[in-house]
Amino acid sequence: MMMNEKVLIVEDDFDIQSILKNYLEDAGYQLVFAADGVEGIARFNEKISLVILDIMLPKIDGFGVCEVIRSKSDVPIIMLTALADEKSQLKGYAGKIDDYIPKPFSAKILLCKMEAILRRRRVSDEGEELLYKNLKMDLTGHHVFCDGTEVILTQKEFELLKIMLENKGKVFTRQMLLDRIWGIDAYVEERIVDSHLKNLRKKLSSSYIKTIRGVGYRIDEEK
Amino acid sequence: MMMNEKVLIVEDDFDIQSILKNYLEDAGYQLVFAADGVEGIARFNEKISLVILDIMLPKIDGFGVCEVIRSKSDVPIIMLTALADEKSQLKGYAGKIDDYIPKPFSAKILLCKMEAILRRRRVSDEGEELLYKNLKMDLTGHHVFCDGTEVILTQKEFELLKIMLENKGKVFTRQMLLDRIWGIDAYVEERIVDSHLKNLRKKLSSSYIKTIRGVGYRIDEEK
DNA sequence: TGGATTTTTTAATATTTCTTCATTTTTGTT
DNA sequence: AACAAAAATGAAGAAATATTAAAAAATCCA
Repeated sequence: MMMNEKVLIVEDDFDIQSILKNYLEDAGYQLVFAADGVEGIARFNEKISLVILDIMLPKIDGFGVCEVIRSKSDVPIIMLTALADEKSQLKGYAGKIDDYIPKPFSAKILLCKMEAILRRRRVSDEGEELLYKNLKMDLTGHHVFCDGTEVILTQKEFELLKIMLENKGKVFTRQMLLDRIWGIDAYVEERIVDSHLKNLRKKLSSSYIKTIRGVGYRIDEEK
Repeated sequence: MMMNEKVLIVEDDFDIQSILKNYLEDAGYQLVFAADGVEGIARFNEKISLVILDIMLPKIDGFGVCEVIRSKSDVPIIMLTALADEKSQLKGYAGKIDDYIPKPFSAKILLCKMEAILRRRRVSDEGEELLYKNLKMDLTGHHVFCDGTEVILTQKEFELLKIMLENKGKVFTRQMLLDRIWGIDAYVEERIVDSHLKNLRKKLSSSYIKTIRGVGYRIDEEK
């Protein structure tokens, strides 16, 4: 329902583009790339729900792009700043950008910040609830109800269910789930996902979570 | 006659600070000063009963500060606006701020407006009570009753209970509670929350406050 | 100031959750 | 049907987190 968020990435460094592509696409985002300021402005539209903006850019720099986008939209903007960039420059933008991340940055931290910002935005929009068949997840209160009666989930179980419900119809490989829940630097067995999934299935006493043999897991879209 | 009301003044102009200091302290207010937006946000906490906010501020402008404070509190906010500030800008904040005063302003008028706002608030607070099962919180009188007999809570315990009762059903992480009660610049251990919570639970001799392991604490909605 | 109260820190203990691994079951292929 | 590969299961030890209690520090008040 809320997924398929489109993210505009304005960045000329191909390596960074590529890192973001791998990481953020795994996390379920749709990406739009622009390699310079002019392209960044051109590619921006109403469907973009978040912008990641490098400061050093060809043609028009990040601040310029920020100004233009801000003049027509309140979309969240995260700036990528090299150490060399003047902090003082950034200060003027305290109100205009939502966050900034100094390079070199960890993709995990970027993802965390993105999710925090998008979640905040979402919260103010609507009460955070995920509904699926006889299930109800109350994200604010951290409750899960199955046919109206509460089911107590552990943290991992909760996150597993949340991610899959937020992306119904999408297959998650074990590695993707590990990345998103345990973090990319976690050093654990892949099979641990199976283990938590087993417990989750048992607690929900349902077979909503399908196994895609050789690939991973999926919760089907509610037809 | 009323108790020491704390007023947070976010203003970088030293002259204005000094005028306010003289005038408002004489009127019996306790003042907390912040010279820029970041400091303003940091200094804000549950004990502040009114905020005076300049629009033009270093680091984060008054609107930004307003957003942040509003996101966690209904404290009255009065904006100080220079003539140059766009009136249109203010319009967007019609619901969010309680009043505004154009600069240059007379301290006397400011004081009048403050008292009016605080009086209004007090009236609506009058007899303000939070009820939950066998608990009664009298916010005006700072009393807590459990089955009719008073329980003496410390300040921290009181605020902890108040915030959680005002947001029944919502999980608070330790960090969220620290931010709201201690202020975001507090440098204390997260575990201090556990500690006060333990005492609170003991005094209330109840298990209303649920632990969400790995997340935080919550008081369930009265079904 | 000095004693009392509150707040914070610390550390030991208890509890829950996570992880691993060996075993069983299922699935897909020949 | 038999085999191999993948996934599910169950159980036990390891790790993380929460609860206590008690001591230290800070604050408040007379």
